[in-house]
Amino acid sequence: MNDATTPTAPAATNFIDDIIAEHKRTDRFGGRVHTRFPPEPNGYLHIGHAKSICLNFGTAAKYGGLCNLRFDDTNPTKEDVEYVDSIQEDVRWLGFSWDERMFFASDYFEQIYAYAVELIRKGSAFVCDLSADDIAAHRGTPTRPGTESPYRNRPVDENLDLFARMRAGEFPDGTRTLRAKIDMASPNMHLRDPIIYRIMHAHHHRTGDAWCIYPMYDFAHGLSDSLEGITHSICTLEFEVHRPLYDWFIEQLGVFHPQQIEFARLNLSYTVMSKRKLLELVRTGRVNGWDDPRMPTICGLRRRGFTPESIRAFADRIGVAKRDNVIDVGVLEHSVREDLNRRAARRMAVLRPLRIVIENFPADRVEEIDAVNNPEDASMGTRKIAFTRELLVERDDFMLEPVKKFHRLAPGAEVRLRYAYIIRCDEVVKDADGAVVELRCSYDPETGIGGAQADRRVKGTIHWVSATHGVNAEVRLYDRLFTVENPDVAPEGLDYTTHLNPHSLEALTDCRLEPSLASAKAGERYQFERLGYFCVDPDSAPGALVFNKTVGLKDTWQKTEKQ
RNA sequence: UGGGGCGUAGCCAAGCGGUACGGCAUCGGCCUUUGGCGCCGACACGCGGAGGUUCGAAUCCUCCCGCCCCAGCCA
Repeated sequence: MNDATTPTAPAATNFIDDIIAEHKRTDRFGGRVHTRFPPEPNGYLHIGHAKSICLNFGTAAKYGGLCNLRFDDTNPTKEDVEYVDSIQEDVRWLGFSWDERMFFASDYFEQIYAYAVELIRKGSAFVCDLSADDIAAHRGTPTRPGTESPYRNRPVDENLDLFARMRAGEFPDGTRTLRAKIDMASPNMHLRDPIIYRIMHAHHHRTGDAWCIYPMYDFAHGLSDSLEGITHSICTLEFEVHRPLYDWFIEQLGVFHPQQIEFARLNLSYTVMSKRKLLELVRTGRVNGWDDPRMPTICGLRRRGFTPESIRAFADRIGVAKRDNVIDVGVLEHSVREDLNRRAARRMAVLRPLRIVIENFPADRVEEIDAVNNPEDASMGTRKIAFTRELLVERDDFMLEPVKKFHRLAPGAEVRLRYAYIIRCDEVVKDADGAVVELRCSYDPETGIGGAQADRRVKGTIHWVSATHGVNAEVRLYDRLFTVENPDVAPEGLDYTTHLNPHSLEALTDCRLEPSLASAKAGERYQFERLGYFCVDPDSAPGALVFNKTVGLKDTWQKTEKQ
């Protein structure tokens, strides 16, 4: 089969594509597709946001449209520039570009205020003097209608005056609100005269002290989309019941009407995804910051060694639909392995060293051996590795009393040293406590690459590092942050934190790497043969290397061992 | 007991009246100087349940069951 006839996989489609196809058929938007990713800058982005980012930017790209980045910054008490910076960095890192289309809901405050005034003029909004508690009490319950505010029928002029004075700062926080006049008996709670403006004497990260009233998200969000000419306002399922409210505003104001489409947010097994909980993990020191490699944040995944490509592949793989879902974290892990397998250079590293001495190998001899950098990609070439009399191997690759099917080192057993010789363990040296401290071995000189017995087969091949040439490093191992698939399910009176995995981080400080890694730079990714994928942590420095384990290689041995 | 959504394999997810795509996981086998990668094969007589319409139903109709969301001056 040649390239011309190679079938290309059909682009994955989802229910949103169906909706867009219908819009094209009926010419609803003149063929335009314009989306946006609308985060609130009140926290760091996580893998759930990545799904949304890929969906929004991806959908626009698929139809030759555009995707804006817009910050929904309507609550100055929770937002910060730290977050607007990190969000931009993360979206860019994921590989998406909004060009010059970066906006803020706060850019539209004046316009949104004008919309509110217009609603008042139409008799569709009123200033309410009820306290927060009273408003809640008047709201009713899902099964019982609410009751109207005594201020609901204030004359338009009085509303106009009061609203202007709210803006002018005449009233303290919480004393008045502007409410839409809809229907206190609506079965949809969001239509029971929702608050659209509140008084907040707070400094805004962009507008400073220009405002002391701020629009509610429900009022600002849909109108911001409308102002930007967004055709498809993609959001998560919980906003489905808000849609009638957004549509109501748009109809009242007679402005451009985007189509809101709701999809199911991502849930990942063995972690939590709510910003509130992630913030809590950071603030209580359960993890070391937003970019802790155990966090499901974009910056955490980045520091952990994930590639943008792997995260995008993950997003494609999990699909988009409306049913609640919990994606097995194994799908994410598979996505990185798949990417790193073809891209990461191979190296040898010993995490828990066990010294072995090749007794029939001269102490002053150093053999330079060629090792393939990536068997998946010949263009990555080869490198030299030093074979010496004293080597370090993984403690796990030796068993004093080998179990069945253990194909590695054991007393009297033979094993292949990767790229080098077959050796036999002749003697086990123990310390006073009986702990194994060293292995005395012998090698078969004919079995090296190019040797007469090079093809001789033994059951196992293990990795190694020269004890005299290797460089030291710290390697941080990570396990899932929580011990259960769904940490939110906790016993009565306890919360998700009871499921925190006490062993989610293990720092190994006595690791030895092949010398070619001595100059490894932060962010570089490697496969440590037989172990997994690792990347250089920002904490790393020349002479004090620090690696993070991104993910282990698939380990069928571990599986058979458990059986 | 109100309203809005959703039920297809262990986890995702196609399917849009013509006899259940695909991925992850799992289980076999081949290959292998990474117990990696790759390759081959297995994996829903079944689509939440029960009726009905039809030559034919996961797809259409009826009823029932289950799960999620909504009572912030958060987003």
